[in-house]
Amino acid sequence: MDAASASSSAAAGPSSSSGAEPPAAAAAPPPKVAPLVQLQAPPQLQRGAAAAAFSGSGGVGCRHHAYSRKQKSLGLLCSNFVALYDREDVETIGLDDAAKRLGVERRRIYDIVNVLESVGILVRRAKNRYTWLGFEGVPAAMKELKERALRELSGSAVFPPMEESSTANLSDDEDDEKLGDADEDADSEKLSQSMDNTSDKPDAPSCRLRSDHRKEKSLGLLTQNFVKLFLTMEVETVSLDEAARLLLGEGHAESNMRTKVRRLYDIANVLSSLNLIEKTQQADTRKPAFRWLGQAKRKQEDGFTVAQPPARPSKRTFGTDLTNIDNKRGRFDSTMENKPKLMQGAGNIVKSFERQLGQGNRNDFVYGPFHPAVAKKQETDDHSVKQQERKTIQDWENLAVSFRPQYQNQALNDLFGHYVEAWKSWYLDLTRETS
DNA sequence: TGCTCCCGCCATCTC
DNA sequence: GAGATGGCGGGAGCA
Repeated sequence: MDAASASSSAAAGPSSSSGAEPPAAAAAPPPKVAPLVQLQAPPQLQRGAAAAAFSGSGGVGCRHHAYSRKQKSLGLLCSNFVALYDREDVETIGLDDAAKRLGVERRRIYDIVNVLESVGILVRRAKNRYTWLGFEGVPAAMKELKERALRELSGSAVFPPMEESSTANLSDDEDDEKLGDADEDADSEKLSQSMDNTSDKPDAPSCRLRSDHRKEKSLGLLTQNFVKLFLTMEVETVSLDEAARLLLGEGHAESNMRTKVRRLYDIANVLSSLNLIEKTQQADTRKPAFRWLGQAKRKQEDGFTVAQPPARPSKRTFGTDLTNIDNKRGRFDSTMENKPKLMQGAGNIVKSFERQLGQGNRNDFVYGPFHPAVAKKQETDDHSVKQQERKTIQDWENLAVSFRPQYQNQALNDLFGHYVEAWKSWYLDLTRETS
């Protein structure tokens, strides 16, 4: 649909005009926002579609020259999108304008705005029009996401597996009402539509089924669910495979899972470019995973984030700094280096549940292996301490059992169990080593 | 070779 | 009915 997209973008014209949009590219007075021409694009970007973005003119003919994926990554596009619109004088954003100025298809802009809207950076106002809220909107969105997620945790449902909920518990009445008036209450539209659909409304018209099904697979909703994993589980890292399993639930076809993982890659790249997450490796498997940072901000404070040639060609960056790991293969000792992190993730789960259950003030609370490792090691010479540690294990086992949430989502249940088991085995190893 | 993820088809929704 | 939206998966870039 390249041509279709391009033509629709071009045809949309005035209907999509907004405060942030520059005049038609042909006339090309200096753009009101984000003076792209002043930005230094690397030589490899100064042609084709990317060059169009920087020059402000069409330039579609040369798209396939010197093609490089890195220059077209969603993360890079997001960085550029943010650089373009994260300014005080920007209020509304037109999708056509964004597509034109960034030199990409509308389709890609949809991907970006859906994710950005999910984390509160912008909000849909009307067809083809979004309002820029900026990074100031992120904390509120995160707070709401977390609150809702905790409500769901303390209730019965934990991130209802999207596919299941779409066929079993469909109800999006309020959402549909909002869709009827996009200008009104659009702020909370996406946030509200996310996973509050666990209430059974058997009288919901069956004609909504497909629409709801579609909605519940949306990139925006998937983004929110992905973020909620970090906000509530407080695991240190989550691989996309795990996330897909958690969000889908058990018993889904491999192709289904692959599709979900693809989408999660898209989301992760965008969130990475916002510095909400960063790419890393899982402690035990060294599988690529993502770590929650939660510090939403532009990757670079000034100007465009551009796909710089990697300092080391071996590193794959896709335009955004996806990884902060500096451990070369074969040199990294994951056994001791990563364990505390993994364990801390598990510890956080328990702490998290404790807080969620309003029991965060236990004075006798013992933080097991997630306690800073240095502090733990100093104690291990003392026999009584060892005994205390053994008792601690039992305490933790009890704690884990008593706080273990009753997930409806079996995958989530399994993950929790996985962390508890990992913690126990790590702790046993540690006490064995030190005794 | 497997991971990553861009691309664009096309179903669905909205106006 | 036309245009807008966005799910989806093929398949190519990359390490």
